Amino acid sequence: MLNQRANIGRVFHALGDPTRRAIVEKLSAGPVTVSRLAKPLHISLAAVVQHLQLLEASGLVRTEKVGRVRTCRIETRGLTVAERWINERRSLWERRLGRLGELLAEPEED
Amino acid sequence: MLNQRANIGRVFHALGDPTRRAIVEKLSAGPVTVSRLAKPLHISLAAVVQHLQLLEASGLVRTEKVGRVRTCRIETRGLTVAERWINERRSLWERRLGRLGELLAEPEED
DNA sequence: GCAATACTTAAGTGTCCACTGCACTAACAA
DNA sequence: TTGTTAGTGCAGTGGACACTTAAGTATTGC
Repeated sequence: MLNQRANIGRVFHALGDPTRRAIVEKLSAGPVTVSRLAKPLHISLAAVVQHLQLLEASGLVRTEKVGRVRTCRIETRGLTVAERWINERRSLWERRLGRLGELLAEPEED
Repeated sequence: MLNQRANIGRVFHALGDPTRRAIVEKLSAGPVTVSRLAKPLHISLAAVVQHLQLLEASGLVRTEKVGRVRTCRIETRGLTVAERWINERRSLWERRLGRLGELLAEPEED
């Protein structure tokens, strides 16, 4: 609940990168360890770790370390933040269309 | 309908920038001209135009020029692309939780 | 203990990208 | 026709960012 607004930028920025989207897509099928995540992506393990830090900071991924193995899974909180922002924009826009009728829409006047 | 997948990256990248989000937020209240959009953002008009080109390419904004004035409005297609991607990830993840039970979830094994 | 595994951290590098200034065109106004 | 408004196109710049290499730590297996 706290400062989701501040996170919207981080969430969208995180999802803007194809490698990070691939990570989220992979994780939506189930939890995966860091090195297993890295295998199909053709970048260094260090790069994957950096992406994961960003994904974790934005609330899209949660990780847990047991022994020397870190396991990653999806965190729906980040997805929810993004979804909510989108729905707010859409509903404001559609409410306006309802009020005026699409064909009559005029630019705003100050 | 065609190649929405190719656009996901552009949509999320577009929404990752705070200035572009501010533009979309403004437009969700109704259509606005380019120079009127630029006024509250403290950047040059040229920069705003560049953002608009990107937003239009990603399907988040539609613009129309009449005389010398270009009017911008929200295009829901881009929002829909983003929303759909998010919902797909979430539903895959939640379906998995349903199958296994959250506490039992194990990392994948090849 | 020794080696292998699974990350982790830091520093460096090249590229992309947001922004600027400036020169330009097109439309409207006086 | 002269000036003003509204936007456009482009080269350049500084900073952010994805990625690398390399050196380090902690855990596990033999």
